Amino acid sequence: MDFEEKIKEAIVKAVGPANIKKEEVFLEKPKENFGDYAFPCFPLAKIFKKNPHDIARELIEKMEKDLKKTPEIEKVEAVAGYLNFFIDKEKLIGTTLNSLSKKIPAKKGMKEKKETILVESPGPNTNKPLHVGHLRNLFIGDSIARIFQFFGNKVVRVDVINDRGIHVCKSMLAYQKWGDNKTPEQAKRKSDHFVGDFYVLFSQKSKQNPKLEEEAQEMLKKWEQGDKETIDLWKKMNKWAIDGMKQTYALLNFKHDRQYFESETYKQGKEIVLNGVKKGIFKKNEDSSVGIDLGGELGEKILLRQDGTTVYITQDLYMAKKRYEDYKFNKMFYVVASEQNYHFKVLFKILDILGYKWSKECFHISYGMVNLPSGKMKSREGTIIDADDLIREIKEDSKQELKKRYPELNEKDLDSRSLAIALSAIKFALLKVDLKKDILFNKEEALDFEGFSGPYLQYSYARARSILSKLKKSKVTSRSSFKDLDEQEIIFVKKLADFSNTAERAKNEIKPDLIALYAYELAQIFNNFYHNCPVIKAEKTEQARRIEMIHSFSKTMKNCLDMLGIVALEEM
RNA sequence: GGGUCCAUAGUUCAAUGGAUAAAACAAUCGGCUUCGGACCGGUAGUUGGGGGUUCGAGUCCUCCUGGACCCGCCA
Repeated sequence: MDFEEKIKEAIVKAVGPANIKKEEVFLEKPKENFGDYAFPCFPLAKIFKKNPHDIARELIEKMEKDLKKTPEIEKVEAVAGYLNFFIDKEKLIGTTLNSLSKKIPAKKGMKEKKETILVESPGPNTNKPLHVGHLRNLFIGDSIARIFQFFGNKVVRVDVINDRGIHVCKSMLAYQKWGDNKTPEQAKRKSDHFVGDFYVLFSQKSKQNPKLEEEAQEMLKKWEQGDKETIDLWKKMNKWAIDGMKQTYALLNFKHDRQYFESETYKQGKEIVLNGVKKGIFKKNEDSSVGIDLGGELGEKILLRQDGTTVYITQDLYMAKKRYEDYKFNKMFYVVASEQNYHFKVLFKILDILGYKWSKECFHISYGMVNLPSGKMKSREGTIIDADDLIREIKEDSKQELKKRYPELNEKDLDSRSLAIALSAIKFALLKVDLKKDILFNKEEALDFEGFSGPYLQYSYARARSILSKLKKSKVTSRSSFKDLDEQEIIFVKKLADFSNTAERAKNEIKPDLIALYAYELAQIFNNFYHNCPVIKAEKTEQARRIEMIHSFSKTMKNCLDMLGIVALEEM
């Protein structure tokens, strides 16, 4: 029987069903010395017109009889307006651990109806390679996808490749002028970096020669008119850029279910707007452009230019509609940086005005910028932390650490393990922070595998697996005894029991950082546990329960790591 | 000018409106006759400012200060 339920029933009875319903009873899980469950009596002060402390004391008197019937509730105290319940630890920990062991990881998800969730991320441009900002986007998107998958939903990961536009022409123009017709192979440069180099070059050159901007504009016109030479150059360089990004995605073990290319869709959406004009939703201006006045803080928005061509938001209207037609999603998440908050407000508003009911199920997952200690990242000026470089550097560092510890390790294991550790360090560093906050990305800190870091989680998992594998040989036959629990064990099991709530919240509030924080705290408590509570040398029945705890821990930690997209290493 | 968001320890950052504001890094002192030292323990230090709502505010409202982003017929 659930202790929480029993306590709630007792409270309802004492307070009086007229004054409070069982669903309204809010139980806190306080810190250790305040008991196992706590009921704040403050809201009752208004009803009874008494001070909360007196109410608490009176409630205890009323409950006395019931409490005698439930010996597992050891005592109840009235402290500072709280009703603190102390449960018999043997029973509390025993039943909690037992239910944790039985629980199938995705059990909760099975109960829910399965939904189709679209996650858009990271949406790169093809004029430059991925940098650490893209990584934040990609990891957030991936983690959200994994969290929804954990709960049994069908997740579709979509990517939008922004492979046309003035930014792409800038790289192209610089290559045409100064590229000597070289290939990335000849230049011995990863192909997307090769393209990106010309984007930086363009920015440098155009500072001295502003006419280059005009030339880029002309190139864009030519591109749109289908000029063969320009299209051929675009095809060649676009492939370089995309091939290079594919390599990076592969390195990150990130896979899409669907990619949309802007070059294929940028003319679409016009029809939607023209239909809107017919219905009188949008208005045609005197200069023959089309727009809508959304009023209030959103203001006026243009949807078609004077020449009838589409703009960014028109294309997004089309993309949203197309995706709904393609997937009939229940929810769609756009993982896009906070600088586009306004854009998405407008987009969703217009979709709503157009009468698409699913517009209410579209969400902008807005995240903050990634800044460096030296200031802002600017691709044009080359002041960025490149994704490939970052991974390589941190991987190299973890390789050195591994070599120190395991000189025997073969090259293949060394390589895969160091990559897993490096990615864990970077992912955790980018996921642990509240989404909406800007991140100050300190490379030195990401290189530090100690403390509040991804490798710390991996390490604690590996320790747990190591203990379990050592015990495998000697068969455990004893049943668990929950007598004489160590304080660390109580804390440990209580934390394990928090997992389902945390995961639920992470999903409902779309906050992967909650998983990261929980996993870290859990790892901390586990580390504390194994320092204080021997397992292999423990007495039989004590050992049995500690093994149960470690099993439960490794399962829970594995779930957390999966949701974060971090590889759970059996050995580290 | 208008809008959105942020401000917590030297630094990086936690805290469903609840009790004593949690950690990590850096600093410093300690712990392997011990299931893996990428570990554990000790020391020290914090809610930008003024009002308000509330039994209770780091959290909600308001003003101020400081910072980020947006308000393109760029994407």
